[in-house]
Amino acid sequence: MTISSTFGRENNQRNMDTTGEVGSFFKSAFSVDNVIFGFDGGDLKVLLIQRGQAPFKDKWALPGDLVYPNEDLNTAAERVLEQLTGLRGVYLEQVKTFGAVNRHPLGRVITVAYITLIKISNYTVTAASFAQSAKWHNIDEVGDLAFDHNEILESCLRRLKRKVRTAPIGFELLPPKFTLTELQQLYDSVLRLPKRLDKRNFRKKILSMNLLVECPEMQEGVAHRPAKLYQFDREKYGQFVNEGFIFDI
Amino acid sequence: MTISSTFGRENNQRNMDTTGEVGSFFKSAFSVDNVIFGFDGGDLKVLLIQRGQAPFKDKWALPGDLVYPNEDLNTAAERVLEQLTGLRGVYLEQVKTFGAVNRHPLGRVITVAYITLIKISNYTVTAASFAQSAKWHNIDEVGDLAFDHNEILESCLRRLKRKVRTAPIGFELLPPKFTLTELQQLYDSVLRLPKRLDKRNFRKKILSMNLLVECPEMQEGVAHRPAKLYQFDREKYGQFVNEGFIFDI
DNA sequence: GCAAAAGTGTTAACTTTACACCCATGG
DNA sequence: CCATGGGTGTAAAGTTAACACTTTTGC
Repeated sequence: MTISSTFGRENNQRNMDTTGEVGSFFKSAFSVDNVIFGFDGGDLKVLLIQRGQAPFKDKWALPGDLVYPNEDLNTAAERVLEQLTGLRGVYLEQVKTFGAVNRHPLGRVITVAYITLIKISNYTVTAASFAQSAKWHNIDEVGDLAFDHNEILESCLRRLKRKVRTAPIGFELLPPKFTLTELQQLYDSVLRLPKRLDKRNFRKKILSMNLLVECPEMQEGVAHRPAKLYQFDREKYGQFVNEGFIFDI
Repeated sequence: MTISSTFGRENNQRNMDTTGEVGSFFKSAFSVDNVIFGFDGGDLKVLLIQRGQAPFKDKWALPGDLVYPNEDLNTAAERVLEQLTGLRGVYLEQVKTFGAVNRHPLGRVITVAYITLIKISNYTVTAASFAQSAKWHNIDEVGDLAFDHNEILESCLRRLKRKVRTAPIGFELLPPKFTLTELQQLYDSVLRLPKRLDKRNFRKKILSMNLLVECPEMQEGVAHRPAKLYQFDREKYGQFVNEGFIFDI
C-alpha cells in the first residue's frame, strides 16, 4: 500500500452514503457520554441514569446519546445535559474518546466523554419519570456500570482531580456564594489526599490570589459562629490570566 | 421527547446497517489524525504530508486516516504512523476529538487527534514517494493546513507544552543517549519561555531527580569540551511513581 | 592560542508546611 | 453554658532564582 493510497482514503470519499468501497467506513456511529459531577457539601457525586432497555437493562450508566447528524459534539453533550437536568450554560469539558471495537455490543460506536460540573442545588428532578431513572451517586459507590462507563468515569475523575488544582473550576460545583470551609471541603472531597488540607494554609493561599470577593452578608441559621460568604470573581480571573497568572492549589 | 426515548436511542440500535429510523446516525465516519513531533537539536518539528487530491489538494496536512471497522482508535493512530515512518512502539497519546459538523467538506467525519513523539534520527524516508509527500516543518512555519488541522495542531502543541513539564516524555524526542545541553535545548524549544532556562538550575533540578544515568562514554567529534552522555532510567521512574513521585520541571 | 560549549556553587527571595487557641452563634 | 465550626499568625524547612568563571576539546 503506498502512502498516497493510504492517506488518500480520507481524500477519496465521494459520497457519504454506505454504498461502494468506502461504505463500510460509515457503518458506525458516535455518541457523547457525560460525567456530570456535583457536590453536596460532603461528597463528590456523579449523576447516573438507570437503563430501561437492553443492552445492560437496569444497569446504571452515564447519560449519553448518539450525536445528531448536524450537531457538533459539544452541542450534543449540552443537549444530553439539558434534557436530563434542564440546565444550560454550565461548565463542560471534553475529556477523552473511547473507541474499543467491542465497547458497544450492538455495533461500532465510539463515544466522546465529557465532564460537566453543576451546582447541585440548581439541579431539580424535573419529572417523576426522572426520579426513577436518574440519581446522584457518591463517587465511590457507583458499582458496576453499563458499557465501558466505569473506565470512562475513572478517566474523567482523574481529569477533574488534575484540573481542579490548575484552573478555577471548583467554583462551578458550589453555589455562587460560599464559605471558605465549603470550598475547602470541596477540594478535600475531590482530591482525597492522604491528609486533608490545612485550614489556615488553604485560606491563606486561596485569599492571596485575590480572586474571591467578600459578600456583605454572612452565613445564616447555623449553630455556630457564622462564616463569611465569598464569591469568585470571574472577570478578575480573566484579567490575571492575561497578565500571566496561573491558578494553582 | 421523554427522557427514556432520548436516552433510549443508544439502547435501541438493532443493527448497524443504514436502514430504518436509526440509519442517519450511521452516515458518518471517524478518523484519526496524528501530530508527529520530532526534535532535531534546534527546533521542534512536526511531520506533515502534502495532499495529492481534493479536497485541499496540495495543501499540507496532518497524517491521518479513517479508522477501520474492526480497528481500535489507538491502533489506527499506530498504523498511520507506521505506514508513514515505519516506526512502531513509540509514544502515542490521545489528545482531543474534533467534530464540528462542517469540518470535513465531503461529509460528517469526526477525528480523534493524537500526539506522537519520535526520535527524529530514527525516522528515515523509507520510499522515494515519501520524500515528496512528507516533510518535517518547524513548528512555527507550518502555514495554512488542510481541514481544521491548524486548530488540531495548536491543541496538540498546548498539550505537549503542559505534559512535557509533568511527565518524562521529553526523552521520547531525544536519542537514547543525550547530553544535558540537548535536553535543555529540547525544553527550551518546546516551552518557548520568555527567558531560556538557566543552565545551572536546570542541571541541578534534572539530576536531583535521580532519573538519569551517566553513560561511560562521552560525546565525540565536537570542537569543544565533550559532554557527558546520559540515559533516562525508565525502570527507576516507574518505581518512583509508585512511591508517589511526580515529575515536574 | 582561540573559539566553542561543558561544567560547577552560593546566596537571597520566596513558598510551603506545621501547628493551637480564642471567637461568635444557636440551642 | 456548652457544642460547633469560624477565624487567625509565626517560624522552620524547603524550593526557586539569579548569577560568572574555569575546563576541555578541535582546529
